[in-house]
Amino acid sequence: MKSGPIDPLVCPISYTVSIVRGKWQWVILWLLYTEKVQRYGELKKRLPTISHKMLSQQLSSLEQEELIHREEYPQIPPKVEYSLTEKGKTMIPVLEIMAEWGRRYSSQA
Amino acid sequence: MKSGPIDPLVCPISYTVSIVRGKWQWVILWLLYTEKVQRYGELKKRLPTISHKMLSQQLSSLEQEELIHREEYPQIPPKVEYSLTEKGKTMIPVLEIMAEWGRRYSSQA
DNA sequence: CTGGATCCAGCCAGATACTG
DNA sequence: CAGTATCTGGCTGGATCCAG
Repeated sequence: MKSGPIDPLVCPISYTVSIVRGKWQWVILWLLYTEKVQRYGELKKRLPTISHKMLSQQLSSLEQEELIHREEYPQIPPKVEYSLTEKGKTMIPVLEIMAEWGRRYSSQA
Repeated sequence: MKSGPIDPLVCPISYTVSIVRGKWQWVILWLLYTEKVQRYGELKKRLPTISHKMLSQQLSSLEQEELIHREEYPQIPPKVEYSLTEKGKTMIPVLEIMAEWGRRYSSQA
């Protein structure tokens, strides 16, 4: 899952899935899209089955891809807010259509 | 990556990514969409970096989800053709928009 | 040609403990 | 609260061999 895209000309999708890796990153993007801004703990609460470490890693990865923005407030106790970047917002049409598919076909499973 | 979706109401995307798992399955769906019908060997040739085992597994998984159809011709040497099912074709809008994102942003990377 | 079965190294995710 | 560090068991994917 970590090697680069195949051949963007043959398969432009391979680039997309090399930027957003795995199910968690899609889910996190969706939450930041629908909730606008979320603190670390809020995300964790909405994802009961994700481990602490996983969430950190995926957030960090998304931040490196510049899809999400991390705003840290230097205070005690710490407070960190995550939100979509402008680049991240370009993913919204993708998120929407994936969600639409999910809504439509999860019911007739 | 294998546990079920979170909560479809909170996150309908989680269902979608629980059906299509990992980068390879997206790539394979894309190839079957653009090429209509592909033999096992053709897919393998188009995916130089996928291993034999991986390709088999992913195809099998997609078949179980009823997203692709496996047509076996009982002859020597064997011939097997893969194509999208009707359910698989419902994924086309998703594939298209993911591909569009890839085309647009892979160039300015 | 299209797979399945097996072996095995390497990665990965979970648990736990620690920090600012 | 929001992470990071470490350890470890288990899973995964690659390579190889076998079969119809």
